[in-house]
Amino acid sequence: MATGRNHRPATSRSRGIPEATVARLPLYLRALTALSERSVPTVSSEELAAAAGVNSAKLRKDFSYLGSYGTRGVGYDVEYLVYQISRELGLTQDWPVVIVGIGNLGAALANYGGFASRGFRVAALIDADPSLAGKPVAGIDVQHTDALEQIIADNGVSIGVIATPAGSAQQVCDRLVAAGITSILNFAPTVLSVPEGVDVRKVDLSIELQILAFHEQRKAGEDAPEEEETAPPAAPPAAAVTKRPGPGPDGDVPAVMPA
Amino acid sequence: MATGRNHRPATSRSRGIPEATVARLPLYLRALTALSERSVPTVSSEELAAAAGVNSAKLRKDFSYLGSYGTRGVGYDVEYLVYQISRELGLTQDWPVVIVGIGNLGAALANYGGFASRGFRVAALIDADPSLAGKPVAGIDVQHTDALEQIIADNGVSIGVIATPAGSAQQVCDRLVAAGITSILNFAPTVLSVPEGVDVRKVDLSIELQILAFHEQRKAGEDAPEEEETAPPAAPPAAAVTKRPGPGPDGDVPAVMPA
DNA sequence: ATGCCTTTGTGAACGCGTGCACAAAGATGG
DNA sequence: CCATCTTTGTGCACGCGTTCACAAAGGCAT
Repeated sequence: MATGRNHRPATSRSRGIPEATVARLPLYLRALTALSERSVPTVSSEELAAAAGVNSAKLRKDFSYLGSYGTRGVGYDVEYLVYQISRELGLTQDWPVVIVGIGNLGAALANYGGFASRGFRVAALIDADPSLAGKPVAGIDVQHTDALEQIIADNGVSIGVIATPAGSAQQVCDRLVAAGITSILNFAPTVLSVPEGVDVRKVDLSIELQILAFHEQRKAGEDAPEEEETAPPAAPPAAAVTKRPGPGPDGDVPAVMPA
Repeated sequence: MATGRNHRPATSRSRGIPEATVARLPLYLRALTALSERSVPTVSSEELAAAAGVNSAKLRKDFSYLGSYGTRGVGYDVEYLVYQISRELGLTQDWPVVIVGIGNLGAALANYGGFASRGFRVAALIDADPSLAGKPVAGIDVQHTDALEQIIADNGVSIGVIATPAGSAQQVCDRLVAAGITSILNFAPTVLSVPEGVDVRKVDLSIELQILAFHEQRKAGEDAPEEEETAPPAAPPAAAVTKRPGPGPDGDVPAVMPA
């Protein structure tokens, strides 16, 4: 960055791109793609930042990790930048993906149009329910879990998506890892334990909603003066209390589908 | 992942609980709920941290923001902690939620069992497609977008979920906000612009996969020596180049459903 | 050429989040 | 009642990420 020009990531590529930056690259890529389709030749960091919903200084710094792809006084070449980011993210190659758990969510994912456009290809849909086997979802026949290992090996799949109930997530995860999967996108509301070298990213609707509720409550609490919740139930930190099943909660094992 | 918005120093309650901590509370709550069902009376920070997949010191510090709810030498009372966290997150009250866009994803969300258990109640399912109106999804009749404002007003809804295609997301968002919604969970792959005071959290499958691909590529790049991508297409930062539609990408407006 | 104007690239300061390490608090056993 | 052992609560330091602010770079007009 400082002196070194010729920023060609020839050797040990993409070494040291901050995680936070990596997480934003897809955002930039999306905005750039939109510009590209509108045949916009160049954009300034200011414009692009606005489109991506971030600070312009942050965007420039992010790009600086990739190299000097801008032109001072002008901005960035849209097409060129689209390619550079795509390459950096590894989207210039084909990524076969398997989706395990074809419930409501799994089906939604299978139908998701944003896959192919980004280099991701649904190699297989897998479910433990035998009655689903053979039935087409999004144009692809669902296969039984038994074939999981074979499918992964045959297609050289390295990315797996888990959309099963929480109860079977870890089990599925273990099989995926044993079969050679090294990246997992987990939609089940569970903490997955994986061996070193395997990446796991988690998407949890319930958590997102709870975070929103927190802020929502705070907003309400600002306007309204003071208001005590329901009944301050349980006991404060007392000694050992046997415990009772209590107002039977849910257990976080949604009968249908995690999200 | 999602993005927190609109920060507010808010002098009032919730003595400045760090955003990072708030994001982890649901995680702790889930682990605690599981323990509660197994009738475990107390847990140490070490055990709970392991169950939630975080560092024990971090967990203790998180809890310290809520107050001193633990007992030295013993640990935390599970039931009591469940209540405290629930209250802090605002889950002791009822949160009516509307889901807009009942495609594959919207239906999956409607069927999600983790809603009710956390104080969230699906007040209505809304879609712009007239042919869907009246049809039941997850036991709730889908209603037409026309009734959106009325529904929100009647039910006092403050949280909205957008599961529409990217193209109509902003429009839906505007109507939700105008109708009084102050928290939005957005599944559409678009940056929503909202007035101050409205929180937006985003869930984007495409982005998560791209981040996985990045790391996956890096892993592969470490083992394998050197390998050049396809053709270094476009031109480097040249002068003004008219531009051509190029290899028609996708445009990020998934025909079916965002995820 | 020369000077002006725009926009990048980045040094530096700042703030938040993380994790260590330990003293204080409390339980437990003698 | 005292000693010992366990586990919390937190002061502190460190590193990452964000943001500001500006010099350098390049285009463009004259």
